[in-house]
Amino acid sequence: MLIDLARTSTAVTAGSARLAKIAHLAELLGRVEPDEAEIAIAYLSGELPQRNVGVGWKSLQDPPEPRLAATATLREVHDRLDRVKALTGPGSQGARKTLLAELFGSLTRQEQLFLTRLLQGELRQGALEGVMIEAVAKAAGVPAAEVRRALMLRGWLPAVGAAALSGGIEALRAFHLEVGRPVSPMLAQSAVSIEAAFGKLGGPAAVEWKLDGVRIQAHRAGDRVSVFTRTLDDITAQVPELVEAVGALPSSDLVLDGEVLAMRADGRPEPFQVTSGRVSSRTDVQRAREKVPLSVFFFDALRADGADLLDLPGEARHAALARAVPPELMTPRLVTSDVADGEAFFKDAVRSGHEGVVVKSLLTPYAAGRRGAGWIKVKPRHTLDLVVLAVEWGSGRREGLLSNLHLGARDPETGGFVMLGKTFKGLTDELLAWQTERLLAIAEGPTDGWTVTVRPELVVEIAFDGVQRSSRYPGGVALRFARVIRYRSDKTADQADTVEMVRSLML
DNA sequence: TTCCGACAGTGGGGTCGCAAT
DNA sequence: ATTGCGACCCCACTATCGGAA
Repeated sequence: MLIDLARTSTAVTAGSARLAKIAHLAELLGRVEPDEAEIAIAYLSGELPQRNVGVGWKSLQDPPEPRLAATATLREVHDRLDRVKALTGPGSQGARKTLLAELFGSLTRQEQLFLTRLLQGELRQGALEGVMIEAVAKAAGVPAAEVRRALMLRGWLPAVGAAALSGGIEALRAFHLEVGRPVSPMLAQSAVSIEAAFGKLGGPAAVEWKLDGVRIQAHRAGDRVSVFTRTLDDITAQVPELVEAVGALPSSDLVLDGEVLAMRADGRPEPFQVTSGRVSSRTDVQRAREKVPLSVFFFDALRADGADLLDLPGEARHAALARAVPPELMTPRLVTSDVADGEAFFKDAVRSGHEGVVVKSLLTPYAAGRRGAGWIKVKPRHTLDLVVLAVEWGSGRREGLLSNLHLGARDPETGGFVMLGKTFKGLTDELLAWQTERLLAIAEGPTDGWTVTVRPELVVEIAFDGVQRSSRYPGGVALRFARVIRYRSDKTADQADTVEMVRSLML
């Protein structure tokens, strides 16, 4: 029953101890029907078996009156969401609304709350996939490492969890790398400098250009090529150049990891916005391709030479990649133990218009789906001193605190300020409390109950990765990945950086 | 007893496709 | 033609728990 999940979710939300959350989840998994295990695992880790159903915050605004008695089964809810997802074409939004109202009208208040959070992608129970892995292991009586390994190869915990619950450790060991089915890609940790990155790894390392495009995983089985994104979406039809490039390789049994991006004729990369737009284009790929051709650069191989390579050291995987792929399709790379060489390579990458580098251990295996310690990204960091123009009330654990800052640069021509974006990042609890008090003291002007306008007096030092063209902000520019470094109590607003300075960074 | 790896949470800008206006 | 919504591309950072050292 859905109510069982809602109750478990409430119990999981109630405390902060992870072991207690695991115990609650495992208890539920211990009594779920086998044919509903997949749904239960998905829901309680914040996922939908359908991945998405076209329902977001707006569609969930005013739910109908709840029922008093809980009657909905997991299967019923799942089937109704299938029907919601299937609705398309003219009039579908009205029909969708009706179906959703029917569904929510059949639920109790507790069930409504659970389903709303689930559909919004904000379960906020302090437990998602990472905790659910442990719960599955506990409920199935198998080591968590076995669940993780199967998940790495299958990429979808509900399927892995259901198998573990019904078939135990043997069922888990039956999962293997399947060409044509994506593996969660390995992610990188970050460091502030090449020196710090080398320090974390120790010994010689590979330094690779970090290209600012879209992460892809390319599979080839015989003549069949498939391409997947970081979240395992199939984008094969959107990247024909990549399909052709992989199809032309001598080997017909491959799983490759790389980055796709749009390059300019002069050999420099297009801004991320251009690559992103091209990769997202689905309606007229041929035309999009003519306007913005894509290039691909590989940096790892998960399968080649007729063998799975995940467990091999990075260096061995790279050697296999180099045997399978011509050099022009590989990410520029330098192996060194000399920090100065690494720094020079990093500078060269940035000078060539790229994001930075990833410093990689030569030893570690491919940590699929994890932020492995073996890969460390390093990017240059820009900073500006900007003025707080307004601030938004936070939600969740930031409820009651002023959180999201509206940032402005000085405009000497008008004597005013030009908004460049917002940020909520980099704030400690202490700083959140401080800025709430400080900003309320200088609140002035319109407020909509969500955004508090303040007198432009407070200067804050902001780090960011770069500037990008913006149609949202009046200055035509916005900051990318802005975060707070510190408040500049030593500076007044008329000493803040100007919008011209920001624009000059766009070149 | 202290340290640190892994997670979850809190949101940021931009783009596309689709349905409604 | 424009607007709003949902989905997904890129993502940084802090707090916390609990196992490792």
